[in-house]
Amino acid sequence: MNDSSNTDHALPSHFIRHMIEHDLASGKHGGRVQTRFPPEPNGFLHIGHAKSICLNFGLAEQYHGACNMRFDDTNPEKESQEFIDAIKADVKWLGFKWHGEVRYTSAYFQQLFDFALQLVRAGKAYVCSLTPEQAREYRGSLTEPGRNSPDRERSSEENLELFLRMQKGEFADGQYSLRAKIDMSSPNINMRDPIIYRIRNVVHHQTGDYWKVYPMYDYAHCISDALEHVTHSLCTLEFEDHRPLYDWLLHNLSVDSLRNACLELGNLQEDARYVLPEQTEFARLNINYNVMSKRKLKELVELGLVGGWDDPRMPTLSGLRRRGFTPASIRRFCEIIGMSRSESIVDIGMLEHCIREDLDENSARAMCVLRPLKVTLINFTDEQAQTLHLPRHPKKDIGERQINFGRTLYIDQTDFEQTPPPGYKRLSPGEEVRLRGAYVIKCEEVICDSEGKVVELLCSLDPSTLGQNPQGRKVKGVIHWVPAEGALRAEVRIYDRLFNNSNPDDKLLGDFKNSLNADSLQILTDCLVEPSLESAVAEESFQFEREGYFCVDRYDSRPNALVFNRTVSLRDSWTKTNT
RNA sequence: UGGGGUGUCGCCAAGUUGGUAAGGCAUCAGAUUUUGAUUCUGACAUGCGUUGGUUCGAGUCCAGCCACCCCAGCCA
Repeated sequence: MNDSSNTDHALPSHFIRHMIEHDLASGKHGGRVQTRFPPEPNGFLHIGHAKSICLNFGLAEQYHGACNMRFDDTNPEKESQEFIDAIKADVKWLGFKWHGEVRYTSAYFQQLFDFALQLVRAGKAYVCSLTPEQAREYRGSLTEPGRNSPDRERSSEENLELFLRMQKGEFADGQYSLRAKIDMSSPNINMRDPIIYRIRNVVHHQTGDYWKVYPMYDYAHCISDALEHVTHSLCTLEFEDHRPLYDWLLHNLSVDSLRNACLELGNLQEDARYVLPEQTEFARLNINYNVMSKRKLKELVELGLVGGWDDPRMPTLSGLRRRGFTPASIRRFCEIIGMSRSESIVDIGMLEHCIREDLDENSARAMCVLRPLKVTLINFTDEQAQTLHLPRHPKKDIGERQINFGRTLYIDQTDFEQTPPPGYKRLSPGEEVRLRGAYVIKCEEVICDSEGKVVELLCSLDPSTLGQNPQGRKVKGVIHWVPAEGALRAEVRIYDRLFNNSNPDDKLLGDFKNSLNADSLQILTDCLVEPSLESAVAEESFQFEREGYFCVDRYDSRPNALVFNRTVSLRDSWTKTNT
């Protein structure tokens, strides 16, 4: 794991930090900062979640508070242990440590149920027999108010009995629901007697078959926050309209009972002040040329359009990890994109900048020839072969690597041009170029096969140019190479953006899969890397000079059959101006 | 056409109580360079969705428009 960025960057301010500083100054939450990261375990985490993770954990770190890791597992049908394990691994990999044990909303099911009983007894919740279709019809529309359920005035005794029977498993899924009694004519649809419990006769991955009723998100989330004594409940913009319900539920439950439950769970000191949590929303992350919805990512996986959740082209954390992105680069990215309430689409170039910044500073250099072209040095014999010592990094002292230099070697096919374009600084007939870390050579003869394809170059070497510039002339270019003797065969996977369109979510484009880039993966199997890479370990990152940053694939690479993933290319002002 | 939001440089994004538009990414130009990389230097919004108003002075206050996003799951 590459996590060594010691570059200091001041933390930019944003509205949430302002709010917290204000709260701290006013003593609103008793000077505490308690956040939480509450994913539903129904898929893998993606870079959008990283924004939330960095926010919640980062805030806790910065203000000496704590951040809980909580699985919001109220919908057993879509969730699984596999996702729980993957999510935990991703958060740890990002470098964050949650406060205490991992929490589960399902661990609060009993308390949640008891609070529901409290609402029922208080006449603030009722059991409704409307079918899902009827409920939708009764709810009204965006412009029309809803109508009261015929069960709205049922006595609390009867509601109590029915709700208890719901949990006993006496009814079928959908036969009854528990609803908060608020206002069917509210302009905010979330307040039109929202359903807070539904019947599901299924097995839950954490609680087994004990529960027959499951709480809805709106009901469970605010109470879970209160039970964990969360101060700042941060979520994305689409939950803005849910905030009145979040507050309604907490304010219609007895604070003492919330406090006591919090106390019993060990989340509150005996004599401490108890303050209810407050929700604040921020804009979710969008990145161009990417889709960021779990539903769509899941679809790509299930349709086999990518290799899995951790396919290196995916914006998932496990995909980015496999691609070679470092935790530090992702955290840095989440910092520089800022935090606001306006929906925006961040340029993928920002993410690329972050990983280049990290890897430029922290990765060792090596040479890799992607498309080998044989070069024979006509005035150099194998008896003259020598070992060269090259620094592993141009600026930081992290040791050196050895490369043998002999009569035959390989350069990249793209570094030779029979008829070079103006400004070309690489090898061409009759011209000189420097072999990186070695000598200046001159192309004397080009050997082609019967089809005219260049198969070998015969070059002469200037023996006076090792470690010094030739006299009386300037050699414009430097190219990388690999010795024939000792070079390692490697497979290199080159990734391009998964989508051709900058906004695959654009509804005018139809299905997002229409924008899929058919050439997003290119596999090169005949690459040659320098001998020093023999000791490369899984996930280790390198800069292959003049090519880009690559990492050892954590699953497919073997010592004798190396596999590298290209994380990102180097910035390139040459091909950019020549296309 | 109900409710809730958002509109500052190509992309993000700062702009405390109104005082004369931070920063990053990208881009362009130049210097250094045995990576056409890195690094360094310089350029890059008389303008803050729009129209009016208040004011000596408005991105910041007021009013009206316009555009876009979210909400009618017993999903989260």
